[in-house]
Parts: sequence; structure tokens; C-alpha cells
Amino acid sequence: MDETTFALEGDTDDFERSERIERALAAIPQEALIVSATEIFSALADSTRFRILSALSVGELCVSDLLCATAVSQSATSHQLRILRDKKLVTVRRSGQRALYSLADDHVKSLIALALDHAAE
Amino acid sequence: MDETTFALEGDTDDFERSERIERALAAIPQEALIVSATEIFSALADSTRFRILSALSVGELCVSDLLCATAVSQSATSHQLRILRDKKLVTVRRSGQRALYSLADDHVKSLIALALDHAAE
DNA sequence: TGTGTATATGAACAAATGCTCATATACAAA
DNA sequence: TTTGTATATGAGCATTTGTTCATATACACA
Repeated sequence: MDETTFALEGDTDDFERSERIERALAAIPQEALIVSATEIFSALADSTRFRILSALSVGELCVSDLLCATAVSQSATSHQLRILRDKKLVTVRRSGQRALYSLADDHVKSLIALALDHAAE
Repeated sequence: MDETTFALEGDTDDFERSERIERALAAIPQEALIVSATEIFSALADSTRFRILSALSVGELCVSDLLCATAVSQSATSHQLRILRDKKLVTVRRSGQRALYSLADDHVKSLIALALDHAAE
């Protein structure tokens, strides 16, 4: 190969590279969306919270019901419920002495289903 | 209400409660699946890794391409790529001095899309 | 061989995370 | 009001996590 060939190849590579990078960058969401998305994933990234959300996927439950699902202490469960509330993945309503929790919307169900799908290979 | 009514209500509640709990527990995956699922979510729960995976969703990229996407150092990017490799979310092939990364499968794309969907409210 | 570029890795450290323990609050029934 | 049950919260602590810095490895080319 002579220098001309090298130069041309270099140009082509650089062009393809900048194209590639441009398309890649275009696929990356805006910072605010990244923050929101990674927060959702963080919420699902802990086994106690994952159990809580799985359990709630079949319907509303009170905290003492959820204790059967989490296998950790009442305090730990309550702390995790606070995180899920703060991240707006669950909602609460009071009924007597009970706090009744539900999933805030169905995206969570879909996310859990997809991840299990992947996990099952 | 008299005592009889109370007793009946109590029984009914207990019955409904055990039904509720049984259905909730049935919705909770086995431990091994929970571990796999929460590992996937952990992988997606960091903004650097989220950026990497988003970028790779449009196709194969080398590490120096990915540096444009992550906004962190080469070392940090490489450490995060190791985590993604270990969790089998990306694959690598060598080409000359380059390491070319791709998404291991399309579940990740779907998960990202769903989370962004949720994030956008 | 030696030099330059691309990528990977180990150590160290600050920040975040999830638990426990103790205690506080909320509500119901006596 | 007092007692009991349901839930929430703050402090403290051990573990995990993501980064930087320095260095190592891998490969291409002269």
C-alpha cells in the first residue's frame, strides 16, 4: 500500500468513526431522563424491594402482609417501603391502623416480567 | 353489631388475608431468579453503565468510541465494562488493538425503553 | 528491537446502601 | 386514659460501590 491509499483509508475510517459516534450519542437520553431511569432501576436492584414489588403486582397489601414476602424485619421492610414511596413506585392509603400499599402503575410489572424473562435465558 | 357478627367478620378477614398472602407469595419468584433479576437491574442502575448500554443499543462500539458517551475517564469506563461483561450484558471481540463491544441480547434494549417510558410519565 | 496507542487492572478512598436496635407515632378498643 | 397493635423513623454500623491514580498488558508499526 502507498501513502495515498493510507490517507484515503484513514479518511474513510475517521468518517465512519464520527458517524458511529454521532449515532451512539443520539441514542443516549438527556441527563434528566437518565437520572429518572437509573432511579427506577436502583429501586428494583435490591432483593427486598424486588420481593415487595413482586408481591404488590397481584394487588394491594398492608405492611404486615408484606412482612411475609420480604423475609426481613418490620423495620427494614418499612425503610424500603419509604424508598419505594419516595421514588413514586408505590402508593399508600390508610385504612384504620393499616397502611395499604399498591403499585403506582403497571410499568413496574412489565419491567419485572422482562427481567425475569432475561434471567431465565 | 353483636358478638356473632364480629366473630364472622373476623373469620372472613382471616380467610381473605391468608388468600391474599398466598397469592402474593406465589407472585414472588424463586431466590435464584430474584438474584439474576436484581443483578440485571443493578447493572442498569448506574448512569455510566446506562450510557454505555444506551450507546451500544445502536450497534458495536470500541472503548474509545464509548469514552465519548460516558463522560468519565478511560479507567472508569473500562471498570464499568468489566462489570457489564461479568454480568453477561455485553460481549467483546478483539480487532487489532481495539476491543469491540456489543449488547449481549435485546432484552436490555427493551428494559431501557420501558424505563424511559415510565420516566417520561 | 523500541515506541506509541488502546485497553485492562489493582489499590485506595469517599460516598452510598441496607440492616439492626431503640424509639416514636397512629389508631383502636377497653 | 390506658393498653395493644400497626407502622414509621433516627442513629449507628458494616458492606458495597464508583471513582481516581498508577501501572500493566496487548497489539501495530517503524
